[in-house]
Amino acid sequence: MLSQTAEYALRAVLYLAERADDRTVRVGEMAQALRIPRNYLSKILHRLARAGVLTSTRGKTGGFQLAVPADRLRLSEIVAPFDRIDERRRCLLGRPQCNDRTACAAHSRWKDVADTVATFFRETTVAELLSDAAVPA
Amino acid sequence: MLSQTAEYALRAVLYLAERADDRTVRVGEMAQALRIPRNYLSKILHRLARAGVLTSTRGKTGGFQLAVPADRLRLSEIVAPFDRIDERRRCLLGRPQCNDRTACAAHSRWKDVADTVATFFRETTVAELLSDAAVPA
DNA sequence: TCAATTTATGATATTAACATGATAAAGACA
DNA sequence: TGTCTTTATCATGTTAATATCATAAATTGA
Repeated sequence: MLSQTAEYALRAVLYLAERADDRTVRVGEMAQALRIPRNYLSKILHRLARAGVLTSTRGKTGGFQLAVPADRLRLSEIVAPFDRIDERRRCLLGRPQCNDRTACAAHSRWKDVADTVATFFRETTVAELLSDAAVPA
Repeated sequence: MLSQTAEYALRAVLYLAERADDRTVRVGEMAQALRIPRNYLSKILHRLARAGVLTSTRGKTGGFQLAVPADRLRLSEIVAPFDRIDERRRCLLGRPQCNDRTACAAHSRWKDVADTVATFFRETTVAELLSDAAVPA
């Protein structure tokens, strides 16, 4: 569903949010804990910082932190730098123009599905996922 | 959402179903009409034939036809040889084990979304898409 | 039979995603 | 200041998806 890269980003942000004291978290720690290749994760975190999702600091006490409170951080913000979710889901048959007026064969049935997916990413916050995790079903 | 290959497969099957008289359709015609690389499409159609979705015949009057009536052909049958939809959508965070008992942080909210997608492919038939296309919204 | 036409198949090429490795730049602190 | 630790960046390698090319095998019909 998500690219490997976007999935790494999401897992990394959740890891940071779970430890949302004020300390910074180093790449090495996250890579080890999440079993994500260290140098690859490093670049993902850098991109998240450029996207305004994280803050990064260098040097001895450096590392990464959330730049946004978990209850205001939507999944779409985390995923967007890596996957163009809305774009990809608009037309199941890949037509550049596909909407209610110029619809592909799948449009009328697919749009509700695509909207369900888009809404999930647009509205779900990191804090909501954490609260679910705290009280497993 | 779908891989390029699965999207080609779906478009090709819809093209065949729209012309579901008894004639066979040649790869060249479909490739041209759908603007899909001819040799690539050829292999996709071959895989659909091996999967039981199409029948193929060689020689002068050869080509491809649906092997299943459009109203009994589900989208999942067309897509399955190329994309493992259910697998990919099970866990948003990519955990090998993720279910109601051993849930990832996203599980409880994601499962409904994933189920919506899976149900769409599992239940929607080619005939349903065609009837929509005939009566545009 | 044989030529024409079609799908089937194997080899190869291209591209983007994923990943690694080495070095530069910045910050902390003795 | 100088050293250590961290992120930032650049160069390169690997892999799978996508695509192309050439040839084989099957079918039709003159």
